[in-house]
Amino acid sequence: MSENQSLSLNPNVSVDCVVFGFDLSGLKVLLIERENPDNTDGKNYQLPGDLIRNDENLDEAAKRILKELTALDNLFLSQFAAFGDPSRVKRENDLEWLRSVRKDPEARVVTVGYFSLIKPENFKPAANSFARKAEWMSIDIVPELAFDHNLILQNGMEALKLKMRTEPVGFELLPEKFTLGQLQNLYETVMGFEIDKRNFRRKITGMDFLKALDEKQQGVAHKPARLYEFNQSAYNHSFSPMFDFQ
Amino acid sequence: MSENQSLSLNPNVSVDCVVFGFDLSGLKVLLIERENPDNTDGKNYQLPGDLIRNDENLDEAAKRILKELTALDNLFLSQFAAFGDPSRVKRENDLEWLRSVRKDPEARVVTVGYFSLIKPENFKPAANSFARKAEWMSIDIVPELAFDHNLILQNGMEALKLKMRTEPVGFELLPEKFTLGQLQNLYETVMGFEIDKRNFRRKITGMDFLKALDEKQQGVAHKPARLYEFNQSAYNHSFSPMFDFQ
DNA sequence: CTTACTTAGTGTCAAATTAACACTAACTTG
DNA sequence: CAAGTTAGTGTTAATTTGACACTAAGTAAG
Repeated sequence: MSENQSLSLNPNVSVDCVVFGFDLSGLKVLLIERENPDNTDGKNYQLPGDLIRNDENLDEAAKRILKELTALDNLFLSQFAAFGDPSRVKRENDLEWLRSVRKDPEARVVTVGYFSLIKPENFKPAANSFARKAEWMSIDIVPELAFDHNLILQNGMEALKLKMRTEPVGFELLPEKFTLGQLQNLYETVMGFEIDKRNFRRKITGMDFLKALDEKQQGVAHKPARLYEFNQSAYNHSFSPMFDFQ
Repeated sequence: MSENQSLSLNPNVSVDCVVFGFDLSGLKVLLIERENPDNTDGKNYQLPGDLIRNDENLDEAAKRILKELTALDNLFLSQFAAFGDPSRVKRENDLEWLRSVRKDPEARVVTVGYFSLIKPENFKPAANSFARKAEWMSIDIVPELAFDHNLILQNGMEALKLKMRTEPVGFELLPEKFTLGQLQNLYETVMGFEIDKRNFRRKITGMDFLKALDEKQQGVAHKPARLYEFNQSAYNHSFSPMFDFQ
């Protein structure tokens, strides 16, 4: 292959989003049921994603994808990696939109991974007619996904862990008002280890961005917990690893 | 613009490398003198980079770019971000290789940023006929670069800081055998603050991957320091923020 | 050869942070 | 009203951190 040939095909560029959610049953990721499954036994999933448009940058593409899927704006969004193995194309080829819009059926697809955080209370796929194909899947039972999306998901998960260690982003996954139990549960789930309750509370309540409310949980079959809020404006963005238990 | 039109042009995809070096005079970055400067007064620089080839993945493209430039293999390399503002193209357009090989003069350029670490002793631009256009530039006197390369450089710098906080990669910037003074100097330079000498030594020598040699510095006009080596195999890769002075 | 200069190398203590640990309180359900 | 469940709370020992100043070993300049 001549040098000119090896350069002559411009790749497709897409954005794929790892959308995390968290509720009573744990950490979830938003998957899309595919139309043209490789195997006909059982469902076939992929991460939400799309080609970028000519007039948008990468962040805008990610926002558009999320908006089209969830109708939500202003979601937490963070780019974490680009994936460009030449063999990605062989599988990405069979995407409906790819087949229909691309000029060059041989061109590969380079994709940029973003992760996003949603309060599941704000997005229920079944309730949105335009999002019928979307589904919250527990992170620990994610099946084999299309393309290299398992790899992208894994990288997104690592990126989330790292982020949660250094910035108070966990609040994006919780309801506006939450209990310290829920917050601890979230950290334990994402980090993958248990945290001493009293040590956790001492540390987290010492941070200025956590605001205690004069309000309690309702309708639970045990002592109701006090509710807290995230106080964005009190967070000063100085870098210092936030959580280093263990 | 119809949806089809806005998707019809595939972007160019390139890789740009922020190559760091460190010596007595501080932290350096490797810049390339451009052939077609925008302004004719003074030199004009850019980061080393190139379009990816059809048969290589992103890491391979970065390795190729570095190999072609420095003739060095096995350099430390880490992807840190993708940049895809649509307006990048307007300036990237005038790159010689872009003009010559691309199909579509309107297509934008999406680029993936990598940073790399070199021991400057291993690469002296002036000595390599094929690298005459390369130049080590002190990080704090980097001029305005072509395209959005100042932004990419800045992001690369942040990525290096973060990496050095969590993994022992600084050794990639020092000679095989180095003194604790050099090591501390490197950390202070990259992190941007001073570190107490005794506290630094206590912490760093407590780490298993640092191996004291029975050898001393030679030819310095002061008490010669003991030399140390990085012991790759002793490093266990467990995540725990390595340096959190301040 | 003596002095000046430069960087290497070393220890202690107080303060802050972390880890480990167990019981009572408040609510719902049966 | 008993059982079940999660909330909420404090102390202590161990570890880590931050602050701090002097002597040692070499070269260079006079």
